[in-house]
Order: sequence, then C-alpha cells, then structure tokens
Amino acid sequence: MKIASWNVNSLKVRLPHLEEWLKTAAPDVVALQETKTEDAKFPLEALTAAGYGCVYTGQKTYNGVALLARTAFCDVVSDAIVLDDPARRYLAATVDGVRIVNLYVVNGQDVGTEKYAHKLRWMQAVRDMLADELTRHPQLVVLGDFNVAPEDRDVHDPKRWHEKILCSTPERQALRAMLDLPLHDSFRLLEQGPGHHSWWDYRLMAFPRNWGLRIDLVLVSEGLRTRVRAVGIDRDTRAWDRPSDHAPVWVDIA
DNA sequence: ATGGTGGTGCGACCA
Repeated sequence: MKIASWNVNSLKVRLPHLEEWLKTAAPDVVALQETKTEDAKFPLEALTAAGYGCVYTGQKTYNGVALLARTAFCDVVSDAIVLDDPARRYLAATVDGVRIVNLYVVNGQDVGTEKYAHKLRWMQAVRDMLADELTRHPQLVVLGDFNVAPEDRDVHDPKRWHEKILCSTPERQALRAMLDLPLHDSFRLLEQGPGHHSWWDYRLMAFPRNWGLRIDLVLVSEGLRTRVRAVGIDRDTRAWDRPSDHAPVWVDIA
C-alpha cells in the first residue's frame, strides 16, 4: 500500500502535474495540501478518470486539503479542530483499515509573530486529536506539509536556518510532542543521511542550488512501523515546468 | 536585515 503526500500549491495549476505523477508513481492513497480550490470547483471528473475516489475540504485562495484513494473511504472527518480558524487544514479518513490523517500545518510566517503563536497552538491541538485517533486506530498514518524540519540533518544549511521559521526549537518540540505519542517519521526509519529535501523556495534559485528543507512528512504508528518497506521523495517533479515548490513524499507499507 | 518568486485575482495577502 503506497501512501503519498504532495503540497501542490494550487490544484487548478498543478492538475496536469498531478495526473502525470499519478501515472508513474501509482500511489494507492494521496494526501494533497494547498489545493486552494473551493469544493464546488474540485476537479472530480479528472481524478475519477485517473482511477481515484476523492474527499476534500477546500476554500478559495488559501489552504485546502484532499485525499485520493483507489478504494473506498469511511469515517471521513474534516476540520474537527477549529481554534477559531476557518482555514481548511485537516482531513481524516479510513482506507483499507488504515486511518489516514492529512495535515496542512500552519506556516507561522516568522518566529515571534502572532501567526507563529497560532502555529504552536494549532500543533498542540492536533497532537491531542492524534492521541484520540490512536486510541481508536492502531494503524495510523499522519502525513502532509508539517512546515517543520524535524532536525538539522533535514536542512540544507542549518546555520542559516538556526532558530528561523520551520526550524525553531518550539516548532520542533511541537512536532516532537506528536512523535512521542508515539508516531515514527517513516523516512528516518530507512534513510539516515542529510541532503534529503521536500521543499525548495521559489526564490533565490533555491532548487538548482538544492537549498531545501524536508518539511513534508509521513508519520506511522507503532502498529505500522515494522511494515514500512520503502520510502521516497519524488524530487524530479520540482524540475518540471511550472512546478509546485514541494515534491511528493511517500511510504510503501507491506 | 532585506529581498527574491509564485498563486490568487486584479490589490494585497500568503507562503
């Protein structure tokens, strides 16, 4: 069962990219973030034609998450955590007995801002949601754009990013609180080295310079940990014409 | 310390 996550940064613009990638990557389940698409305008026909059922919770201009799967969804929950936040960032469903939680974590803008404080509160609330999910679903996958690089080895230049947004200690502690549930960063079960990134800023020619961060994660519960047989980051998509600033990340579960 | 690019939508925002 191949489960993937991709922040597409506008599903309208990236639909051709998504269709092409679905053909070659052939995932069974896909979590999308930043669809920036109202539900009424979701490209259901194209994705149905590609062989996927869809559930989604979107909004105009900002945010928006969706799940695609080859088989049926059940127990779909969206935006159950609100925090006075109308943003569409949370979507959970069960597929083939595996609970999937798709997250688009608050970006936080800069350390010390109100948005940063909101990010930390949001992550704490999600941690509590995940704790609740785990009590009911021992086979749990939590994936998406976490907007946090877990460790310095996930950052192209840790000195440059020291205590900056996406890398600050409080953000990493908020992520650690999720990992302590426990959940496991699937990528690090199989790959230990630095230089693996999932996001490269559009600015400063970051991708050609490989100035990236690994902020898109697939976390798996203890019940799935030993069943992880492969992980990957499809970085080639970042070199495509008019790309998303994120690459798809995935895990293959036996 | 700042700016750079890209998406949305047509003016600023968000990332």
